[in-house]
Amino acid sequence: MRRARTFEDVLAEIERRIVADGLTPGDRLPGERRLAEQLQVSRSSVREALRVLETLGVVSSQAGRGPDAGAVLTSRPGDALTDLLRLHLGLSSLSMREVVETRMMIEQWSAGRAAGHATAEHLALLRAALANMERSGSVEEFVRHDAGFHLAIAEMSGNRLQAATMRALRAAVEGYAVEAVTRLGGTERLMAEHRAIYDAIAAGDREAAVTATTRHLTHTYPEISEP
Amino acid sequence: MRRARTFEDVLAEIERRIVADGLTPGDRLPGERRLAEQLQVSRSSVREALRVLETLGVVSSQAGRGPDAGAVLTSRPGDALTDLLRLHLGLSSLSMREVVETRMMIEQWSAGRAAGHATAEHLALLRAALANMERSGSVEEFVRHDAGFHLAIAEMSGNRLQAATMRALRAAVEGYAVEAVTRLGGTERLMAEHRAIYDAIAAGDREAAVTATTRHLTHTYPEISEP
DNA sequence: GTCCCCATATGGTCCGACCATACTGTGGTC
DNA sequence: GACCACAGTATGGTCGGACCATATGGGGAC
Repeated sequence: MRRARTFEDVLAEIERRIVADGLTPGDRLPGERRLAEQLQVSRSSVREALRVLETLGVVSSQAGRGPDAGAVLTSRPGDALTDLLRLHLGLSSLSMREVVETRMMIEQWSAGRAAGHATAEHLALLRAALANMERSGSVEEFVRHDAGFHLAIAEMSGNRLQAATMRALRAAVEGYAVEAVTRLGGTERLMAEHRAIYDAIAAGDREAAVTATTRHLTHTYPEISEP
Repeated sequence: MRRARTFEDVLAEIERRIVADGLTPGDRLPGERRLAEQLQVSRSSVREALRVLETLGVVSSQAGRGPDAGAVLTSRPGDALTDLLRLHLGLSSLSMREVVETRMMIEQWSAGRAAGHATAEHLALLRAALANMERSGSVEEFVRHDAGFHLAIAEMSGNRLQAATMRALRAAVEGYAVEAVTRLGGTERLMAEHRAIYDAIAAGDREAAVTATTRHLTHTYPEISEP
């Protein structure tokens, strides 16, 4: 058993305060010098702890003075997930197959949920994304709006964890997606598949939404399709 | 647009080296002092960058001398995910509902995959977990072995990202699970549900595995069941 | 050959200084 | 009185150096 490092104590104390004081995004933490004094540790240790919290998307630091300065609590789990995936993919401790597979799982689930409780605003967002896709002048642009469509569905699911994960997964497979679309040639069939997903969600038909999503992704990433 | 901080440059450079040199878990990074000299920055900045990488489960630092000392590349995405969930739950920027819902999604998916390609060793692991659950003397012990059962299924899916996520989700709902089992009274029905999942996986019946998993989780967390 | 101890390389912590940034209050100007 | 320029100040960002803690490896004593 290793003795806890100083910055880990700081980390634990900050986490304790967050829970005990019921802090939420928008609230501010004391300044680095003040925290160091309160906890009787050096400013370096406080800074390392804050760096960890920043990495996890829990705080955001801003120099200067005023209401927005200092360490402010935030909620950016997506950034942390994005970094996590990118680094582990780079390290080859995760494969593209695992990432795409996970994306497919979330998409199917979200599509089903979205079909369950889509509002008029949600549907308008999806239609806008579809229109943008149609107007795209390049594969990169198409993929970007494609991502917007799928992300909107993930957000419609009402589950922020899934939406954040989806965002991170999309970012991780960005280049891979461009390549996949290029390989497919035209975008006509892709557009039709997206419209089928939209229609199913708009109709509130969960089963059809899941099926359409599965068909779309299996077509786009045939090499990932389950055995 | 904010200028990149020094430690972010260091981070980018280390990531670049990982990709360019094809480094994988087990490889070592130069020492902090040496990195600082190479990149012409202070040791503090190098340390902050390493702290970030450690948080993301990519490096592990060890003092002393010898082959295991220094910053070694690792692959612990699960630890990062666990911290991420715990902190965001504490911050109320994620709800228990979202976490449990996600867990259900992964469990269903894993069960289906596991039924597809279970080996004799995998099945033996599951049987051992079941036996441990039966022998448990307390709710806490039961939940621990219960976690082992579900985790084994996630690992059988052959997707490390899902397995790591599952581990983090379990850790996040640990206390919640104990409470849920206590509320249910006895563990007889739970045991029967687990056996049903095992039987379906052993028989290679994917549909039955998914159905049994859904029934089990819906029973255990009725408040989460989809509308 | 074995054992012990010290040199050494590594991370961990602290301190103090200074820079960069951005608000805040003050005082002058019109 | 309204406005503007500027100095003051609180905040994070970076640096350099010192010293401590830990763990290994090698050399000397036996």
